[in-house]
Parts: sequence; structure tokens; C-alpha cells
Amino acid sequence: MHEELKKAIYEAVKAQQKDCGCDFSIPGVELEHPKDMRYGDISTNVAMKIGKLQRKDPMAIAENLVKQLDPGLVRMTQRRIEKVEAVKPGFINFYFSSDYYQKKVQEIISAGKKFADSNIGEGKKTQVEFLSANPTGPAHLGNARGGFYGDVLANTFQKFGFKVEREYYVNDGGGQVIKLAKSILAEAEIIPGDERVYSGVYIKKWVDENRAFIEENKDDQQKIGYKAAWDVMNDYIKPSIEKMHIKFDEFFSEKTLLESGAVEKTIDELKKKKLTYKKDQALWLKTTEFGDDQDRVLVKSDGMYAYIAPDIAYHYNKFGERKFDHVVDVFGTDHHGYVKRLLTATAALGYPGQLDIRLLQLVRLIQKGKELRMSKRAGTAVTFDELLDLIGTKDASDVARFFFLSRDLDTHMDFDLDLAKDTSEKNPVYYVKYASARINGILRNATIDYSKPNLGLIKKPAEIDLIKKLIELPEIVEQVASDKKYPVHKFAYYITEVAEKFHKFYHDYRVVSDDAELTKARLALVAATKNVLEITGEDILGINIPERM
RNA sequence: GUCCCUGUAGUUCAGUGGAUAGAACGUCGGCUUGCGGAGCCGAAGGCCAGAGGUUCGAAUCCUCUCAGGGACGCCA
Repeated sequence: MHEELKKAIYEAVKAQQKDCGCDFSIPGVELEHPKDMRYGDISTNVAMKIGKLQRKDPMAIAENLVKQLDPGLVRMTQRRIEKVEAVKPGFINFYFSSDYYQKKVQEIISAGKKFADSNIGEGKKTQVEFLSANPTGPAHLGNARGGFYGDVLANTFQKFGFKVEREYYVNDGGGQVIKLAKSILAEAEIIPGDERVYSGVYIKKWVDENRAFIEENKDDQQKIGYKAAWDVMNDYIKPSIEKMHIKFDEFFSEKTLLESGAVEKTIDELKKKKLTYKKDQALWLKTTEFGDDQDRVLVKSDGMYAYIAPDIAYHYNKFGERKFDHVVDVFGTDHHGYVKRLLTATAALGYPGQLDIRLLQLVRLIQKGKELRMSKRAGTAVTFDELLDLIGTKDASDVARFFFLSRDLDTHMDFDLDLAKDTSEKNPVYYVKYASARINGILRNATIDYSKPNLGLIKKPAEIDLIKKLIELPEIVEQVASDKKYPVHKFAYYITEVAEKFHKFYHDYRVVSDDAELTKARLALVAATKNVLEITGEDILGINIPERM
């Protein structure tokens, strides 16, 4: 429909160009949904763009275009467009007939859970790597924010038609593990206390439970750290991930990667491409050739790998070995200095433009107006599990998920704990859930078969409004998946709007009335709303959309 | 010093270069005797941090200034 329309407009522009004998390159036709209903269902600003190119009055151009457009449109779109008009500065607005929307109700129901599915992604092999909290302590709020984000992004990609894998990178092989081991040995009073990096009850507990093991292996920090790291993974992080309702396809071990010789192989590959050089006894990678501000060290002068080396190897593994076409990494803001070198290194490996990195800004937890600091190193870290306890409701995980997902990843968000729990009844999550409960209540009690509704009876403003909202979903999936910023928070706003439109419709009209035909039609609309609410809520946002409260 | 992010209602935040800048919470005032009253409607509340610029048109793009958050390594 939109494509047809674009084409028609384009043709009209071309015809007009011919008439006046003007020479200008025709701008791309862009369609948009006007914010205000009074401006129609679709509008375009081509006339203003042309006006700019030709230095002519855009309004006159728009009026001419409308004249050109009219007869062709009626034929082509099967009278779905009722009215076309040129307006003030030079917009051209199109008004759809209600017939167009009425038919959509049946389409939504028939499509079922596939309503928002698209094949634009063409099965591109895509990886989303996210959360990846260091296994040196429980998952904190930043991890949760990135976790929810990555999960929803992966869901979106799936709907868009990518073949998606979700991955967690476990730093079980590098210096973090040594730091963890040192913290443990310090706690066990085997080495001095000032070597401690991490502290917390989980370390004390682990030391208590593993005294003999620690004693036996006190000279092998790698071994202690590795075991402790995986115990932290299994006892703290994975249970939190489960509470977040996130499923990973792969927990990718850094240690396994290192032991496979991947780092050597990657460095050889880079040497072969003549992208390395020796200086001051260290091996450097020419990342500046790909836009970095300085070259980066791969192998330090003492012969050890620099931190970045295993990560380049990891990305070589993603693209070179596992053949992902597209990878999105979701990192905390503390990795920001690191984005450029990873992007440039990936380009150096021969995969420019295939890696996207999204950074999440910090989360501040606000309680009674003041901030609770979160830092793993100070013993005062606020963990995800603690957040759930602090919220305290049975839907706490959904509330947390929705709160985090309601903010653009770029905002430094304040998580207002008092609001999250005290006003939970007015929380958007509950607003949405309640809409679902209402919908299911209505459908549960319906005694009439509404499988063949006369949808022509759906014509009240609140009804058409609701349908308009429902059919936006596929567009939003496309927007989120195509925009490099991957603005997943749009879904949180969208689902609230769907709930709002439904509540308004419900408030204005009775679904079940004496008029059997009207009842059928409205039940169908309710069923369509249920479908969209469930796809957006459960399949994309990952929150529970209940049938009853 | 360099880099990243942010600055929009009292608060937390939306806002694809377009038409009267929106929502939630908070405040104030109404409606709804109900197919689920966890709903609906209205009001008050804005120099979109500031100054320049680009444009027919800027909260949005560019430059500078100010303010806040975060990060800089042959640490990991």
C-alpha cells in the first residue's frame, strides 16, 4: 500500500516536471504518519522539497500534484483513499477510507502470532552479545539494563527476519579471574589484604565453603579464580538471568577461546595482512589505518597479550569462524574508550561495518530522594536480586524490565525505587496488564461465535483509532531493527498506547450489546487487540501479559 | 588535556528537519452504579540550558559556551 502510494506520487512529480520543462533531480518520496489525526492518515512533504530545489511556492506545487494524483490514485488503491488534499505550507495529506482499517482487523487475527513478522532481514545471521557481566560478582543494575535491552533487541531482530543468536561472553580466562583469585586469597588471609579487589558476602561465603581447595591450590591463582568464577556464574549470575527471563543460546568461555590458540591465529592473520609492526619490543596493530586515533598494542613488551588481543580474537571467531553477518555488542559505558579500537580492529580483520556497539549509560538507584551507589568494588553494590527484593511485588521482574526498557539506552536513568513499588498500581506495566485482563475477561464470557464478523460495522472514532494503533506494530519492528541506535524503548511506549486506546474504546462503547452483528464485529476487534498486546508484551518485551489479575 | 553520553512541565522521561512540543507520576477539578472502578475526561504547569549558524521550516543538524554523568594506560 505504502509502496504503491510512493510510486504514484513519484509518477505525479515526474509528470509535473515534464509539463513545466523543469530540470531537477526528483527527491525521494517520504511518507509519514501525521501526529495529529486532522492531517490525515499519511502525508508527504515532497512538494516542500521540490519547492526548495526550484525556489517556488511549495503550496502551488502541492496543489498541482494533487490534481495529477487524483484519478490514478482512485484506480490504483481500490478506493481505499478517500481524500487527498494540499495543505498550508505544502503538505499533501491522504485520508484512508474506514474500509481500509476494517479489513485490517481480520488480517491481524488471521496472522496470529506472526502478525509483526517480516522477511526484510532475509535470514541474515546475526548475533547479539549482551549482559556478559564479569563472573566476579552478582549481576548489578547496569548488567540488568543491558540484559533486558539485548534480549528485546534479539526478539526484535527475530521478528524482522534475522537469524539471531544470543550470547554471553564469560571472562573466565583473563586478568579478572586473577583479581578474583587474589581477592579470595586475601580474604583467606593467605596473601596481604591490600591485594583485594573484590569483596562482598559472596566471597566470604565461597572462602568458607572452599577452604581445603584454596589451601591446596594457593599457588595456582588461575585455577582458584576459574573455579570461583564459574561458581559465581552458576550460583549468582545464571539464577538472576533466569529471574530476568532471559535465555542465552551460548555462554562463550574466554578460557576455551584462549586455549584453542585463537589469539595466535588471529595475530598471524593480522601479520599476514601486514597490519602489525614491532616497536619498543611490543607488537602493535595499525588501527589508525581504520580510523583509530592511535595504534594499539597486541603483545606487550613482556610477551604477554594486551587486554585487547583476546577480544580481537573473539571477534575474529564471531566473523571468521562462526560466520555472523552482523554482530551487535551491548556494553556498559565503562567500555567506551574501547569501542573505537574494537571497531577498527574488526575492520582490520576484514569485516568493516558488520559490528555495531551499543553502550548503555549508568543507572542510578534512587531511594527516598538519594542515590544508592553501585560499585562492585565498594561493598555496597546493588544487585539485580536486591532490586527485586526492594520492589517486593510478585511482578517485580516485569516492573524492573519495563522500567529499564522505558528509557533510551543513552539516558543516564534514575530508577526511582519508591515510585516502582509505591505506585505500582499506576505503573504502566499494570495499566497494560489490566487491559489484557479486561480483554480476556470479555472474550472468556463471549457466548457468540465471532469468527465471521461484519467488520463494516466498526466505524466509531475510538474503534478506528484503536485499529490504527494496532497496525503500527510491524512498522515499529522495522524502525527499531533498522535504526543503528536500535531504539528498543519504542516498544514500551507503544504497548502503553495500545492499552490506552483499548481502555478508551472500552470506556466509550459496549462490546457486548443487543445487536448481535455489532457484538461480533467488536469481539473481533478485541481479539485483534489481544493478539497485538501479546506479541508486543510477551514475544518482544518479554513481560508477562496475564489473562487474569 | 582528549573522548563518549546527557540538558525538554514540579519530577522521571518521549519526541523519524515539518503543522498547536507529548506521556507518566505529582497537584487541582469532574465523570463513570461497572462486558473487570487497576477505567475515562478536564485544568494548571514549557524562553526545549545559553549564544550564534545552516534551512522555506530547528527541541531535532553544525559551531561555541555553560552545567551534570562517565571514561582515558604496553591494567583487566
